[in-house]
Amino acid sequence: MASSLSAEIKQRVIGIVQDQYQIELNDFAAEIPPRTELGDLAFPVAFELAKRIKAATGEKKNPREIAAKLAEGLSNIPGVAKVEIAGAGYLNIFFDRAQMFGQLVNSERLADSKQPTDKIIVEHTSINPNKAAHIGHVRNSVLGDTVVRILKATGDTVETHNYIDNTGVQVADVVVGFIHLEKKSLDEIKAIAEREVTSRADSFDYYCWDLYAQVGQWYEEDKSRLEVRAKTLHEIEAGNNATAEIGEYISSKIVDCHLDTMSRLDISYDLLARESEILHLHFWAHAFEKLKASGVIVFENEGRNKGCWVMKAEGEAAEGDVESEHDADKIIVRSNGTVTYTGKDIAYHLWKLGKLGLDFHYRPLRHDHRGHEVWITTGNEAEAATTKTAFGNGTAFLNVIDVGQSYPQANVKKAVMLLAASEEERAKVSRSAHLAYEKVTLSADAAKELGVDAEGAVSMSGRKGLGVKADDLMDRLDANALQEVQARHAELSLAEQQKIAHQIAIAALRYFLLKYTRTSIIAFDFKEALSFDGETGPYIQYSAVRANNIFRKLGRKPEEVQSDFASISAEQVNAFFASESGNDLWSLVYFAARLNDVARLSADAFEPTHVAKYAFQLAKQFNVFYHDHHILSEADESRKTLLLMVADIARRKLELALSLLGIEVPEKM
RNA sequence: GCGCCCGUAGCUCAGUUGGAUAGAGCGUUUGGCUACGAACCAAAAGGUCGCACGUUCGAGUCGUGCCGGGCGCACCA
Repeated sequence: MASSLSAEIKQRVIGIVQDQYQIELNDFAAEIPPRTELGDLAFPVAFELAKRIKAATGEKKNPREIAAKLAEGLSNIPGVAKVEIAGAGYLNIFFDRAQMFGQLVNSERLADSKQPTDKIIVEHTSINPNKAAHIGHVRNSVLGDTVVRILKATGDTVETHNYIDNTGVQVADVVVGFIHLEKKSLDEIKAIAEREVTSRADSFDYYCWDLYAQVGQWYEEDKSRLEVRAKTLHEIEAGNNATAEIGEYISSKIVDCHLDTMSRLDISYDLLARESEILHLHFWAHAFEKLKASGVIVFENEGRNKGCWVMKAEGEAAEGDVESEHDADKIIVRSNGTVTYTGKDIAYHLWKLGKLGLDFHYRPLRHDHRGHEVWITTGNEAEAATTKTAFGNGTAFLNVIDVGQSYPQANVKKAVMLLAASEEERAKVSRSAHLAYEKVTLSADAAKELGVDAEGAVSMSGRKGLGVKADDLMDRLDANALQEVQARHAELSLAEQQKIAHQIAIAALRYFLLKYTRTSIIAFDFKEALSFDGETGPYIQYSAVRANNIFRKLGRKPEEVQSDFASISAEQVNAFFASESGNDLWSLVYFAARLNDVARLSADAFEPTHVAKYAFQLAKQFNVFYHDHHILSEADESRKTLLLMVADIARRKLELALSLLGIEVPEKM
């Protein structure tokens, strides 16, 4: 509502400027003043106008004078209570607090368009299915899952994919470990994977974590052993042999583990797309024909890339240029006829956008923790479900992948854009993006705790078996939270305590990973990650719980109090906000009203941090309000009702902001 | 050599298209619970926003050049 008012005021200003100064103004900055006393919106437009008037007429005008002129024309806008000139020439707008407050009291959830929208396919998680997930993987999943929630809330249709590279080197390495190091048969491997698990350390993904590190060591000892890896990888890719069967079994089991781990964080997927199907259903062959036919890739008859199919770099390199050490053209098909990773990825993304002319077969895999059906691709038409929902056919894709993949990702998008059929389609596809994020490293303290001495931060390494496993961390968070809950709520049953503890644990971990911008490297520290105080998820939950407690203690639901509010006049509301603490109360309300704008900003930038930081700030402001106003002991009934409505607005926005972050509000804390 | 990211308080980090006095958490010092439960609040201390020019009425934000750290630039995936 504030943003539509802002747009209306801008239009008026543009009109006035046209009339008074004959200057064409397109758009100009609107900002929120640093303090409530200065107003609700500020336009520094007079500064720019002073400059333009001088340029046009040579006449030097004081910005304050111009602002005053503009202010004259802004009277009588519904929703605007007052216009002031401040500072050197700011045009400050004060909203009609009673009107806006009334709208907020009665407003519902985030406004969604309710219109059918284009489908964005978000891919995240995509962990190599060969070992337990660590905190770096969780950053990917939490980022992806949160972006999905925010996009959905702001009106997009989203399909969530998790790509399973079940035929890659990493799976091959663990297969090598089982076959060549441990000399195990498929049945023996099954016995390990399906044994009764009494401690976390016995679980299959943990077992493979250690084995994978051993295999790395095994290669180190004798490089010729890498031939074993190559042979194993080849057998896995080819399929229909004993080695491939072991690879298939292991990767499927690990995928199960990963899905369980992600369920603990309230993360789920619509579809798991597997590389084995992309291979066996010959996605590449189809894509190759399309790329050739459209001229996106060309065959090189000479030069350093002779015999390859390449995608030309932007801006045709001038003939006779000295070729640098690094050629800008991207090789898609090697001179020996095999396709590169980028080529395969292009094929896969053509499928995502429904442009390949081929489809997977699908079967339902499992129901997740919320009962949602998760599907997986299959190459076996016989086992495919006859009734499948339509996957793919997106208008854009969003890939959550670490920043190290920026170059290949740029190539994939470029190829897909070149294949877009029309300007309209290009516009849609162009929304596709590589959602790049930085890695999680270990702080010196964390590294030490894991047995590595270091001066500064240390990179995690699956190869070395060094990293903070996601389930270990969640176990510690669960245990710590349970201790806190039990200390405060001994009256609850253990099951209730555990449920709350887990909600808190999720909040702590998700917020910890979302409070950093995507491009910031996180130096993981146990003390910080395990904290429930200060700028943390539990802090935000706590303020939401406090808000709920007010109504519980009152013995009435917020909706019931809303009916009391109907009998309060606009004059009373304005008097309330004009009282001694009025500006503080209003700034909380006004801040709560900004969630929609923040969510929009967050969605456009694919940056969940904005919502996370906002939620924390709102919680902080609410806590101050909670501390300053003891609502239930308020003697003045109408003031009490108004305070309750302020609390309710903050409560609802907090809960909504938290839900965008994948965080629930516990019953008690 | 080319490209991308980072550099803001002791530490970890925010800072939306350039806007009013650069913020938060942690840590340090100090104060506040017979409760809408303190997982909280209040106060203090802490800054040449890496450096230097430039653009601008106005620069943490934009431009150029440096310094320091990380990562890419495969007929690997």
